[in-house]
Amino acid sequence: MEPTQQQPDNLTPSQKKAVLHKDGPLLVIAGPGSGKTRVITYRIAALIDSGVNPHNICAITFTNKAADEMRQRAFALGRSAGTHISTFHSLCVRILRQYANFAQINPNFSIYDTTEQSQCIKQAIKTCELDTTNFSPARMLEAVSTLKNKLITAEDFENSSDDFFSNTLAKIYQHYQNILTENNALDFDDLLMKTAYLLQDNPDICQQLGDRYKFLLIDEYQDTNHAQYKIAKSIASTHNNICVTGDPDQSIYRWRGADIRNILAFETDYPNATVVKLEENFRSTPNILKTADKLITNNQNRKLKSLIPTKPSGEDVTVEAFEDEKHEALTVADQIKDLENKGAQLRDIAVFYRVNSASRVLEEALIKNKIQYQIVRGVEFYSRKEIRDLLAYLKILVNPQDEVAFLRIINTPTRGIGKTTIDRVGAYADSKNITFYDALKNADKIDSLSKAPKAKIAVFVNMIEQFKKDMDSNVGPLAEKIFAESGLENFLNTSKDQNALENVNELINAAHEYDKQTEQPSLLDYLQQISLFSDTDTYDESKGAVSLMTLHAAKGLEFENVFIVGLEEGMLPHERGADNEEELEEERRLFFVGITRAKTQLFISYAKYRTIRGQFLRTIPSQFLYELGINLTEPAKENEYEYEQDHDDMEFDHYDHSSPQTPQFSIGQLIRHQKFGLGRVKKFDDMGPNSVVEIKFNAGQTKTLMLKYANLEKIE
DNA sequence: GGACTCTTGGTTTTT
DNA sequence: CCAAGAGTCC
Repeated sequence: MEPTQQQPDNLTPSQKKAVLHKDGPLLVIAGPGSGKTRVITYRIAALIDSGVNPHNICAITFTNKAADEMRQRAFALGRSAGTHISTFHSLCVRILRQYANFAQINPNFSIYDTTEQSQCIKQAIKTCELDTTNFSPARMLEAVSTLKNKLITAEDFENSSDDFFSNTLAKIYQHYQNILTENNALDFDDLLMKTAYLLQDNPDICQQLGDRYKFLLIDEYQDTNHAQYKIAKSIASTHNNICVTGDPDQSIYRWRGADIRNILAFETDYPNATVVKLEENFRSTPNILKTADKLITNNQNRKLKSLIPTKPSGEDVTVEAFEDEKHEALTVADQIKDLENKGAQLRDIAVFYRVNSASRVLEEALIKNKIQYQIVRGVEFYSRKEIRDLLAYLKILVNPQDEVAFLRIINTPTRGIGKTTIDRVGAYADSKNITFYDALKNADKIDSLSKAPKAKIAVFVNMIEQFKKDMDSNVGPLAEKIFAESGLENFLNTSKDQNALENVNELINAAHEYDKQTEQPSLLDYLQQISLFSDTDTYDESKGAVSLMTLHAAKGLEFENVFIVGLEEGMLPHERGADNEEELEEERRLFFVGITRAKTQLFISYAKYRTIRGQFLRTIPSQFLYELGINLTEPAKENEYEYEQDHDDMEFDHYDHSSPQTPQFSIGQLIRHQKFGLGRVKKFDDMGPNSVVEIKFNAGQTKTLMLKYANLEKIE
């Protein structure tokens, strides 16, 4: 360790103030690139230096990746051992496992992610005999999640609901919760909600945790939700040694329940709080910061904060217009090559986009140009079928109540146990009020089953029981054994799915790695940990590759050169966020986060046409570009573009069949209205002279107009 | 019971 | 355009 790092001498006065603050609540409002993470790490070190036992410090980060990094940095300062550094979710798993009996749960619980949640909610909707078109699983799940984040239980909600929709939702919520309980499973939101209630209902546990974690540090506090807020408050209630850091301008998780008021009201919550503002930016050039500032000042609902540059001025921020997404992607690839020729490292380059699906065209362009890249959270590793299958085998050993896991593997690979058999076993389990696995064990007593399926079930049960004997061995060898003996390996070998085989190998390697790195490896701990792991956490900065990721995944990172693509209405801001001002502001913050990741060069672009769900559509430049003061009637830079072969078949003749009296409009057609300006057709009811069009205008409002009076001008 | 094709519908971000 | 579910055939 370099001795200079031991003392925080090279800190600014404000940074120093935050680092050396000792007792009581501390709020650090830190702009992008202000050295916030560094401040937290130094603060951990300073606390330890002042005599605090590392064991008594708990730092909470937003992602596992951030936790890892912080652990490494603290380790580099030589003072990390024993400090608890993790995400809220990991901390909750730990607490729930320790106090399981107080939380009235079984400590062997499975953690259900979106896929498994979705199966449970579908089952719940079915049990309520409702139609999934009116009560879509995704919608219901979102609604339940919102309730849980606000710590509203199914019972609470049922008591307060008084209209048809809420009543129905309350029923679904209750059923969904029952299903989870039967499976001994918790979803992500349960981890938080159960912990929050555990602490609320048990002051003595609060006290114990307060004694254990005498100093609580929370990063990215602007993105905490109500449940997390309550948990933090409970743990800190005995000592009030709570230090939170964040930037209200970087709050981008409202949709997940994040409540920006948590940080805005910190001073009211903790009246004796010390407040430190870090406004100096050590990351970006003044040009980049000017761009960021110009954008974010359009948000009405914010606290004023400056971005004070400390770097010498650099290159201009570029905004370019391209013909379509292919043209955009190919040019990004070209520009990356240019940067490389000028000496830039691929690892210092990143491309950000709003939606995951935008990565494909970029990948194609990079492959074409033989540029190495890594996608941060593309198709998630742990959500791949083969990975989930193998994990399901492991899960049922720990938690035999996990019916979702059983249903996944009972016939994977196929072993002749089909839907009918499964339904009959399920019915038997329900009638006897036993678990699915217990029903399988007693299959020979199920009258509705004939001999063949009974035998097949017996073989399956026997196999599982064999696996169970090795449950306490290390995770790596166990995973290997199960992969081989369950028939999964054979199945993948015969189907020649090379990718799947590689993925499983990677999982097995990771399991071995877990055994090596963990003090007390256990299957339960392993499974609960990887449930909380996301692909964002696998981003490897040492790889010599360009990073591709969504704007959300970019949070907390920084790169020398940043490309942000797709600055179009509907993309950024995303169409689902354009309707109300609050969501629009969040989209703006998202763009702000993207801009402020760039250290030296920033390339912003949009495409004039984009293929959306298979349709080649004219786009409208993002309103955010106007806000940056870029005059788009004459785009900053027009690009020459030679159409490639496959553009020939693009169809522009959707509306060529129009009758002379009433023109036809296709969905997505861009139009101009004399009064309302540019807009896009959302709906078109062809009723001859009485045709009606619904148009979403660029200014935000949606209008339904009679075609014959509207006098619309089509724009190509 | 299982593999296959066809249709339909839904579209963001993630611990 | 893509994924999930329904329907069809062996």
